[in-house]
Amino acid sequence: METEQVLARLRGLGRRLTRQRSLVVEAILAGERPQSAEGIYQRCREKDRGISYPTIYRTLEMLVEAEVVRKLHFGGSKYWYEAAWQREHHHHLVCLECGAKEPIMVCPRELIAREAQRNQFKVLDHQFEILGICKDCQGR
Amino acid sequence: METEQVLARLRGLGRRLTRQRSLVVEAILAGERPQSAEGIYQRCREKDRGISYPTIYRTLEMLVEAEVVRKLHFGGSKYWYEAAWQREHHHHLVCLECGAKEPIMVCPRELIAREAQRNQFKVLDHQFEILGICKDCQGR
DNA sequence: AGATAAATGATAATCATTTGCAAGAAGGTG
DNA sequence: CACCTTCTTGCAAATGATTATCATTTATCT
Ligand SMILES: [Mn+2]
Ligand SMILES: [Mn+2]
Ligand SMILES: [Zn+2]
Ligand SMILES: [Zn+2]
Repeated sequence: METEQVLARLRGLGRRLTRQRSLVVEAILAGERPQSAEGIYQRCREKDRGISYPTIYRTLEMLVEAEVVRKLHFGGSKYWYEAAWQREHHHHLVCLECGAKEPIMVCPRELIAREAQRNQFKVLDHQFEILGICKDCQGR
Repeated sequence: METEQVLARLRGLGRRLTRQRSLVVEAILAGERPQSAEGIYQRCREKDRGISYPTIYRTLEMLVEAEVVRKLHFGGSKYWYEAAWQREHHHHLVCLECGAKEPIMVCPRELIAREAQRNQFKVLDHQFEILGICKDCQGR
């Protein structure tokens, strides 16, 4: 969860350490909630005016492969990224009004395991997100 | 579930009946599994060489609003569409190798209800899809 | 049939993401 | 440290999926 650890891990995978990569890692670790590529780009740009979108995307993809980052989507047209190490495996309550993404720790894992077994399906991943209106947005 | 019923329903909602709309409805009802916009476009084009993508998308959106079609996504960059009336509410086992989308009837609905209550969250929708390798693709 | 409003197709636009490539920087080597 | 190789970067352009614009066509109502 520390930036240094992540960078060391990348180094271990044979990747070079660059200013840009450090910035992306910092941005990801700094955010408590899933962030869009644009959000990460903006955060990084505060420290390095010249950082580019291709670098953001390439680095995020690399971090996903290194299992440092999880890539999510909630039904819109874009992907969201969050640190995979901040907390344990979880899902979200996604508010369609304000966009809030509240983590929830429950997961239908037994259900998944049972269904996979029934179908001799090898599970690699799963999507589970609850969409609706958050408490705050319900009061108009 | 019959094309006629769906068209009557659209008529009831004040929509006009067109050749193109019939084709899209037929294409949706003909497919057993979720289809991409492109797939539906291809199917329709076999009957009407001149049908266009904008019409496909507009019609699908209309059918989603009429609750005749469900719009899904499985982690890729595109949406998938399937008839909402063919069978009861369900989810899928999605093979990342061959793209197969096998329906499964289980749904973590109690879990969703419980979690929503705990957070005073108003549920409007949910995503639940299991991703992995299907039985067939496991044997190489 | 004629009027009216809705629907269509061609085309261009949009949005998020990816690619190609020349120039720049990291990290090993002597 | 200087040098070399290879990896990374930024820019510009490309891509893929979907949506918008708008002139033309068509369904439906009278
Ligand atoms: Mn989260
Ligand atoms: Mn289905
Ligand atoms: Zn909200
Ligand atoms: Zn398969």
